[in-house]
Amino acid sequence: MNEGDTFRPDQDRPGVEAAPDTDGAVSLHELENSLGFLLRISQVRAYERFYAAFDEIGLRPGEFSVMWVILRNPGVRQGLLAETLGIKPAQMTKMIRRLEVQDRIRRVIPDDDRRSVRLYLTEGGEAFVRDHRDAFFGHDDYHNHGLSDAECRQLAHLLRRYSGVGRKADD
Amino acid sequence: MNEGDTFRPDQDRPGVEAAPDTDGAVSLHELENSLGFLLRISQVRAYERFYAAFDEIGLRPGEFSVMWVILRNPGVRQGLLAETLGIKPAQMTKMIRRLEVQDRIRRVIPDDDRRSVRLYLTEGGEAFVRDHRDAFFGHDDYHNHGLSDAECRQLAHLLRRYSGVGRKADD
DNA sequence: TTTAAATTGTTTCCGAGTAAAGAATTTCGT
DNA sequence: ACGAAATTCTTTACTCGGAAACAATTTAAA
Repeated sequence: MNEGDTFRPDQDRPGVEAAPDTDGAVSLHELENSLGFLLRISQVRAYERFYAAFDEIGLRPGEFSVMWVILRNPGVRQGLLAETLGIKPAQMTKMIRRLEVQDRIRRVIPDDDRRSVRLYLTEGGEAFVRDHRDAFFGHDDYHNHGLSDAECRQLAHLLRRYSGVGRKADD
Repeated sequence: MNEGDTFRPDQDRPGVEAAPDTDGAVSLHELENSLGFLLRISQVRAYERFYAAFDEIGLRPGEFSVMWVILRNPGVRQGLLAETLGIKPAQMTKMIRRLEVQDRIRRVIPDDDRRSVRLYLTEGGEAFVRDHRDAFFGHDDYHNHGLSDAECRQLAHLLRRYSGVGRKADD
């Protein structure tokens, strides 16, 4: 019953081994100072909070950001948008298609460079952004972290520096 | 040539539309203060840095963390490990299998509860953690963010609070 | 001009992560 | 003690995101 099952390189026989660590609480030690680890855990939380707030209206994580940037930069080229938001071209193609089907954005092939795609919000898209802007940015908030306003600003500042977003040396 | 291609709801005809935003730089506006957005971008950077440093030895993002926690909590139950690290059970099963095939961890089915799996590092696993510990935690670093030590600690502190990791009210 | 190279976006295919169902074992209720 | 419910892990089937190959167009070179 041990060898021939699906694929299981020996082991997992019942064992009297080094006494198991008392259960109940697992200690992370240095991991609690690892930025990579903390960033991952934090992003998982952020996603949970996002879905809790926006799943009901069928909004996906990247979509609002994309619409927001298009609103603020009408006619932006698709590739440049992708690069700015750290979204890969293949993925951006899918997102744009979905948003276009929902009639929230418009794709325009300009005559002066027919390889590229320029993006605009439709009226519906603009209305959508207007309607959910406060919810997304947290004036109204789905942000159930217990951080104060000052801490939020501080955290945002450090993340901008960590990631190099915005560039101009930040604050 | 417009309608019957693959699937393309009208649009994308060449257009003279609202003059496109001057290219060159895209402005993010409020997005630069969005923690959700900044966390995502930061984690993308963290992954890039991780792969740049550890891809050559075939180490995947979650694996070192898992080995580290097992080293510090020998005999930890697989499910508890998963919960602690925010990894879903199904995914944990795959990771554990891979690490077992690499002979870095040992799965032990305890006699007192034969549903569960307790995890230990092999000698090779312990050696591996010893060998890469400094590289991973950044005494030696692949961490090319420009943050000072104090800023790193501050960022870690805020991320712990944001994510609720560690629990005991942090500092 | 005419061909080669670069740019831009799309398609195809594959891996990582997950929800849901399943299998094995233990615990609880009666 | 017996069967139902809960626990723990695994399997299956699916979706999301990405690398690589591709197609269309523009720019550079010959």
